[in-house]
This record gives sequence, C-alpha cells and structure tokens, in this order.
Amino acid sequence: MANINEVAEAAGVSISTVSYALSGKRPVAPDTRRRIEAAVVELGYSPNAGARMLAGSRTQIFALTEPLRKDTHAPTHMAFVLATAIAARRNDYDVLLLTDEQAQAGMSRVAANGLVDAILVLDVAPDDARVALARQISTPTVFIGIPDDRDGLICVDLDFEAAAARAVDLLVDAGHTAIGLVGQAETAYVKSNFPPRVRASVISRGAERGAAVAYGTSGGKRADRAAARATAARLLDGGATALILHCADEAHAAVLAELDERGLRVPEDVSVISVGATFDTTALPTPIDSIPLVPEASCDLAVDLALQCLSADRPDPGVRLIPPTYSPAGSVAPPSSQSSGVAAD
Amino acid sequence: MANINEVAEAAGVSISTVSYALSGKRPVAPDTRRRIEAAVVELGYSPNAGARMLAGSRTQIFALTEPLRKDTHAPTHMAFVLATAIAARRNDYDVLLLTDEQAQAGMSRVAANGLVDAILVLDVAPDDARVALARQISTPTVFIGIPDDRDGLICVDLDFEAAAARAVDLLVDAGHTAIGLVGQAETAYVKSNFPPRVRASVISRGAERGAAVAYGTSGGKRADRAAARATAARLLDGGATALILHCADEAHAAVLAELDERGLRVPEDVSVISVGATFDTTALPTPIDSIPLVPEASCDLAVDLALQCLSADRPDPGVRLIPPTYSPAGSVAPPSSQSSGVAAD
DNA sequence: TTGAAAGCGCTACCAA
DNA sequence: TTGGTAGCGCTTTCAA
Repeated sequence: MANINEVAEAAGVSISTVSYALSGKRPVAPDTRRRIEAAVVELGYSPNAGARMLAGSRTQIFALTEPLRKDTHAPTHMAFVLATAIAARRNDYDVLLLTDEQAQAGMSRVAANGLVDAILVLDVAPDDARVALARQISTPTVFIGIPDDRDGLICVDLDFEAAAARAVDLLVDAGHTAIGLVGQAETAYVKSNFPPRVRASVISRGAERGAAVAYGTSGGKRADRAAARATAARLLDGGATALILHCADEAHAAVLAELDERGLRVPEDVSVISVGATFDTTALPTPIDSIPLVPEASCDLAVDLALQCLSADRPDPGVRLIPPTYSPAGSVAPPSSQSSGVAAD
Repeated sequence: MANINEVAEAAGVSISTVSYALSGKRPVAPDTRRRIEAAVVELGYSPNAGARMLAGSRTQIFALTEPLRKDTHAPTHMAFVLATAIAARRNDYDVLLLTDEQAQAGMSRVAANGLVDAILVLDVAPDDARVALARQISTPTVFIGIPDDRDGLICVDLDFEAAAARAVDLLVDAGHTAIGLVGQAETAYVKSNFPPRVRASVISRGAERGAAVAYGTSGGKRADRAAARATAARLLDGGATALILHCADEAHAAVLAELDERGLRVPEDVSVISVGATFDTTALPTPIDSIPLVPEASCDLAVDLALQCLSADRPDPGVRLIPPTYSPAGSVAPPSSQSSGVAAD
C-alpha cells in the first residue's frame, strides 16, 4: 500500500498538494492535478483510514446498533440494515455493526474511542436502554423509531398515525362503516413502539369518521398463521366489510386464504388495505393496496440527520415523521349491498 | 475524550508506561498500575481508535461482505451475521458491514485503505466474484462457504456431504430402503454451493447403501408451500418410507402438513430427518431429528482463522469442513410393514 | 498556486 | 521497572 509520500514524489509535488488535490479543499493547477491523479492510479494509492481518522476530524464510519431480539422480523430488519448501509455509502460512510448485548456496550465503546462519527439506532423499543446512553455520550445519535422518552433526541419514523388514519379514510370514503384491524402479535404492542400507534390511530379515526372498528391480533411466525386466520374470521363474522392489515407477510397471506375459503372476493365482497408493510403487497395471491413502511425513506433521512449533526448547524432535537405514501392495487371498493360476513356460496 | 497524556499526568507516569500498563506488553509495578487504572477510570479514558490503527499494526476491525441477493433467506443470513459479530467481539474485533454491490467495491476499498485487518465473506456463490478479488488484495480473507474455484483460499463450511451421508446412514440403519429428499428451490442449486453437495451426497450414499433415492424441489417462499407439499406427496406416492428434508423452515412445515393430512404418523409411518437447518426443528408441529447447519460453528472458526492470518504462523489455504452433529428428536424409526405410500385411512 | 512543518494520539524501540 | 522519543500517514495552518 503506497502512501502519500510516494505519490508526492512520483508526481513531483509536495504531500500537501497531493492531499489538497484529492480532497479538493484547495485549488490545484490542472496540470499538477493530472500528474497527481496519474501517480495515484499508477501506485494504486488510497489514503490510510487510520491516519485520516487521526489527522482529520472524521472517521467516515457510522455505528448501527441493533439489539436483534428473538422476535425481530428478519426480512424487515435486513431491509433497514441494507437501506442504512446504502445511504451511508452514498455519503462516503461505512457502517459498523453493533449487535446484541454489544449494542449497549458497543455504543459506549465507539463513542469513547472515537471510532465513529455518529450512531444510528435501529429497532427502537418503547423503553429502550439506548436512550439513556445516547444522552450520556457526545457522539451524535439518531433513532430510527420512537422511544417513549424522546426528550432531546433526534428520531425518524414513518408517520404511522397518519398512515393508519389514511387507511381508515380511504375505506370510509369508499362507503365502509365496519372496519376490522388485523394487528400484530400481542407482544409487539409492548416490545415495539409503532403497533400501538397504528391501533390507536385506526380506532380514533374510525370513531371520528363514524365507522365501527374491531381489532384482533395476528403473529408473524409460521405457527401463527392460524391466529391471523382466526382473527380475520372473527372480524368478518362481526360484520366487517373492510380489513386493515398491519401484520407480517405470512399473516397477510393467511388472511387472504381465509377470505378465499369463504368465497369472498377482493374488493367486491371485502376491501383490504395494508398499513406499514415492508414487503411487496402486490406480490400476494391477491394484490393489496398499501400504505407501506419504506426503509429507504427512514434510513436516508436518518443518515442525512447524522451528517447534519457533524456540520456547522446541528439539527434541532425532535421527531421527524415521514409522510405516508399510498399505493393502490385495486383492493378497495365500495361495500357490497349484502353483509360480507354472510357470503353467498 | 481524555487522551493518554492526561492519564499519564494524572497518574504521575510517562505515557509509555500508561500504554504498557493497558496493553500488558511490559510488566508494570502493581502500585503504578493501580494509579494508572484509577486515572483511566476517573477520566473515562479510552484509547483513540484512529491513533491505534495508525501507530499499531491492527485496526481491530473485520469486514463482513454480504451480497444480499433477493433470494437470500433472511433469518439464516441474520444468524450468520450475528454469530460473526459475537465471535469477533469475543476477540476484541468490531465488524464493518459491506453490503450489496458495495460488497465488491467495498472489499477493494477497505483492503486499500487499511481499514480492516481481515475480510470475512458470507453467502458464497459457486462462481463468486469475490474469489478473484480476494486473490488480488493482501488483506487476509476467509470464506464462509465454498466457491467452485477455491485455489489458495481459506474456506470454512459445514461438511454437508458428511451430513447428508449421515442422514442416509441413519435411515438405512433403521431399515429404510426407499428414501425421498425434499431439496431446495431449483435456483438454489445454481446460486448456492451447498445444495448440490447435499443432493449428490444423498444420492451416492443411497446407492452405496442399496437404498432407492428419489428427489424433489421445494422453495422457501410463502408461495412455495404448495411446491413442498406436492414434492412430499410425489415422493410418498413413489414409495418412500423416509424423508430427508433440506429446505426452509416453511417447507418443513408444509411437508409435515402433507403427512398429517394423509394420516401418516412420524416416525411410525414415515421417518423424517432434517439436514442443514439453521432453525430449531424440535419447535415444528412434529419434532424432527436434525443434522443442523450451526452458524456459530462456522463463524467461530472463520474468526479464528482470520486471527491466525494476522499472527506469525499464517494458516495454510484450504477448506476446513466442520463435522456435522446429530440431534435426535424421535422422528426416525424402522419402516412399518406396509408401504407408507398407501396409508390406512 | 505551492511547500514546509506542526501536530493528531498512540505504539514500541532504545536507554536508563 | 520506567521514561524519552521516533515514527505511523495524514490534514491543515502558515509562509512563500
């Protein structure tokens, strides 16, 4: 690995000129620049990371903490990690993984030894221990998700309330007055922050719009397909003519299977809309309208905020809510005249 | 962030003594050490990462490259990432994530700028582009998985051949002479390295032991449950009295569902054994014997090898195969006298 | 437009 | 058992 001295020598300039030519922080004569670039290519030069960290004020590394709980939904989690890594690289940043118990010890460590310029927090729990830590350390920290106690923190998340309200509006606007919500597994309402937000918002918006709202849990695991089907069945039997799904991929499929078995068509007999999904709901057996959770949106913004923290004008603490988007897929229509709960077979 | 000078001053010693006291590379008087440790705690000192990288010869960082293809099985992948991160931390190493297209550009980059001490390669494809890269760079690289062209590389993997052969042996030893293999999705036999190894080994060992072997594909996706069931049905109809499952969690469940629907009991009517699973096969509706793929085993060894590469005696290139382990769960028994394909109902 | 040189904070060698 | 100090390779000020 060649160093800056060799490049300078090969180009016949001083090392400071090489440094400036590469960083662009000082004008360099076109001819000089060309010679330097040629030398760089020839020698395969790449500035030493450690030296840059030490001399400069930037490490070009973000830490990503993820506590990988046993109930973490792997595909969704992976999508967030990937989106973060891509957003980081787009800004010349690498991502250091802080997993598991290490998530906490790791945060302190990298904050103390200056390995990273900022920390991104994934999979935020309502009572997340990393909140207290973030307040102790001086390394800028951005939460992707919203903890209960968010004082002084910078948080990014989909506006789940707005997404849920939008789903209710779409259904009520179509004429539905009885809506069923297939939610998450019961534990998710304790371990995570957004499920309660969705549930509360569906219920309150339903009340505002004069629609009856019923709710039931599901589950993401294989064994819980049955739970999702049972919930769907109960909601339909209760008279729901429209379903809002806020659950895992598998649960979506399970609900659709229940509809299919009852001979109910979407959207003729039942309207269905998905809220907060990270997967492609048009790839389901029946394509479903979606107000999705887009990892890229959250992660891009989080990375932007992290970068801003390193700039002159540090952003104000507070929650940044991402406006939901709506992707129709033809699964919402006015209710049929007859009750969907009693399907013709 | 305090630096070594402040610690030295607070403890009334020179900075070299502080350095040695912390690294343990030179004996330090007990009393001196105590004063230094006190100062470290009081000042909350942690050696600057950049400075260590520059001065020392180690960065204490491993890169982990993962090309996250669309068909990557997220839970399995996460298990490997987690196992790697834990093994690395146990040896005072952090893990830098190199995802996606960045996996290749990233490898070159971190090799060139000296950000990492070694590179761990995950999700290895038969014709993996990272093989050629690994040969070009001087950063030690360990493959977790086996590419077709492995000349001069250090690779770690479960001994899938032995695992598959063991499964056949267990079934033949129990008296089975007609074995069905429920394999992966067809694409997996091209994109990944180990599925063909398992299939070939089951077939050849079956031949050696005089058992008839039939084979069919499955699939990990929701939509492929049907495929797995159909394959199981075909194998059973073909007279198989025992099944070897080398497929996803969902496909295992689908096969068991098919057996259940046919009124076939495990192991009385059909013996079932799982090969290469990364999930808990005893948590399935029916507990299944397993010869699992243990991420910890592969990743621990990979990290060990990476560390060895940094030591005086660099390990020889070559493939390290991890001996399979067998976890009985009561799903294998002698075949019933009647053909299982024609179940009493 | 360019160069010289002072650090950045640490490790590890050489002396004592 | 300890201290002094020369780098590690870069960034960035200060001069020219």
